[in-house]
Amino acid sequence: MATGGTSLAPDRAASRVTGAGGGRSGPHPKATTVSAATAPAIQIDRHMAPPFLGCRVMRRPWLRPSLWMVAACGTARGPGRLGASRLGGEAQGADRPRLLSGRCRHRSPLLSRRRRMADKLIPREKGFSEWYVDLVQKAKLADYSDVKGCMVIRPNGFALWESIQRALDKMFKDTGHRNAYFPLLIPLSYLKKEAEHVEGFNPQLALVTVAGGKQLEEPYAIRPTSETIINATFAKWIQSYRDLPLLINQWCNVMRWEMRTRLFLRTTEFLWQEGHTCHETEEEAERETRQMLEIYRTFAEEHMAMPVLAGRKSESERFAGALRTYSIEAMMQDKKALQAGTSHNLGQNFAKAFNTQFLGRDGQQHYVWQTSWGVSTRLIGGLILTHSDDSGLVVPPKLAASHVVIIVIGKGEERARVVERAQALAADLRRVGLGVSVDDDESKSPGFKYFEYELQGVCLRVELGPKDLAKEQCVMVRRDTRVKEFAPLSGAVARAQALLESMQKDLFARAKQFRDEHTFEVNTYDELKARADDGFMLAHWCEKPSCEAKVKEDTSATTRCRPFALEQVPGKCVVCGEPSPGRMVVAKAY
RNA sequence: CGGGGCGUAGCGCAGCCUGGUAGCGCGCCUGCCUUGGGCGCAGGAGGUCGGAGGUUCGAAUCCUCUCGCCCCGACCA
Repeated sequence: MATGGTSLAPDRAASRVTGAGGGRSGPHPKATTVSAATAPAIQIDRHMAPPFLGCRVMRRPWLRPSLWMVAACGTARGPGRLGASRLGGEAQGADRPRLLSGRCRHRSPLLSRRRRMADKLIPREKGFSEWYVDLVQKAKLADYSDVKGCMVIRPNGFALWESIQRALDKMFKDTGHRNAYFPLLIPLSYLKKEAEHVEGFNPQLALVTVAGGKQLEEPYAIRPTSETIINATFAKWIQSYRDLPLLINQWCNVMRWEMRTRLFLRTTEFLWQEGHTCHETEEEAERETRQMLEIYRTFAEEHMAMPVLAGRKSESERFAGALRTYSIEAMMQDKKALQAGTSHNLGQNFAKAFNTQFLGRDGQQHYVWQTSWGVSTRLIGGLILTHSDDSGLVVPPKLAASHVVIIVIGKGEERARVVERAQALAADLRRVGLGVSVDDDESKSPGFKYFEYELQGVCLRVELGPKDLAKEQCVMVRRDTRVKEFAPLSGAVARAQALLESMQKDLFARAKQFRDEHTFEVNTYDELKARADDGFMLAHWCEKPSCEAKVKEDTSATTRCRPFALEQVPGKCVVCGEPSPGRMVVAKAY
């Protein structure tokens, strides 16, 4: 979307409007209530708890079983209401470790000190994660909200999501998928139908137990993912093999109650896309699963300029209810891995749970073979952690909404002439599809603007002043290299396009080089332990969960995936020495 | 829940020990001035000191309780 002159301007006007006019209208009497927001909800929770306990309770021994649901969803309360301590102090642990908050006055000392000094970002060297949080906020990508664990995505951040959506949506449509929408609320009984699925997601559920002022007979879960409710629907849509394949995608929000959240990378509510398909045969489902993973890989590398390794997940990282899970894994600048997308071959697990059958070519009833796949707003976190620097956000041109900002320099009559010329140039640049804004604000100095636009990640800065006009030229500065050059105005559009194109390529090349430089084989367990912080370790693994667990225990690194790109030669497990089918990427992960 | 830290203006902080007119920087508003890497000057607006009790003639400051937040751990896409 072409941006006008205001696209990157601080969204002051908007916040003013909200601040003044957007007053709270009191709670609607019929408002749907999320569980634990009212006392009665707790009772339901207690009542509901035992059937879903699963083994999670065992892993969290400090939680009393009767309060289990409070742990899972008891934190779904409005800010400042009904502290867990009022439940008799038994569920204290439930809502403790939340990270995001709208009212965090207290940053780390590092952050505070830095904030006092101008508007500079904390450099990555000083604290990578501080840098990230600082950047997200200063580049106006997202803000904390008053709901714990939930963020506000600001226009600059949402523009990135829109770019991601636009590109992926086209790729989905080009491969025959169609968009649809399913309800936010899922009957709890649906989630229970697939045993492993409910066990996997149970601890992360938020429940709605009161609606229209009455207790619901059966609570609804706010979707953590939609396999169940979609299957309940698919079962009605599918009659025969002629109805297959069924290729559906949904863009929506989901909610998973996390103990610890980070802007974009892991938030309680997030935006994503979930594809759900049904096929006649297992082979076809597998092909679809791999095809969608390949689409993710292509998108990540070609649009986001983020190199990824595509491969198969270990058993312990497999999606709850799937046969097999594949993922793409990217390396962030701190050498940690980020799972950037997943694709699951669901087999017939959900089909059996929901009786999703079709009459086959053979005249017999068969369960459909299914897949599901998704990427989320986490990609924005990945984008930031891959390309950005100490000056702020860096966005690959293919994903950027703001490609060029033209900064007007000069005063008086001269300035008027410069503005005129800048507008003409902007129009030319927009004509070739670029997002362009002209900054004509006289109240801020040019230098201030340079910093500001670098912070916000505009790909290309054009400076235009009286001296330039005299020479029929302008100054162009690429965001990634920050190299200045003079370009003749007559060829400015072509030059801008060329710079953006090479910027896209260079960003990918740089990221890939970094990833490759920090990817290495490890052949002994000592080596693995010693180099766990150095990046992607390629290690033989026998596929026994115990060896994987030991690695995690000793190093906090986990298996990421077994990459397809890596020629799989058998070897010996780096932990136990037993036969391994091939090398696995092992790394510390987000 | 275990271990640390903290609530004072939009943001970042000082003041508290030793009770007595609530301050500083940034930001914001107005005007003038400036404009090629975070201009300057002058004026101005903005705070129930997280909340509730208590002590006191008097509480941001002392005492008690309470609410909330951040970091590390445990959990997890």
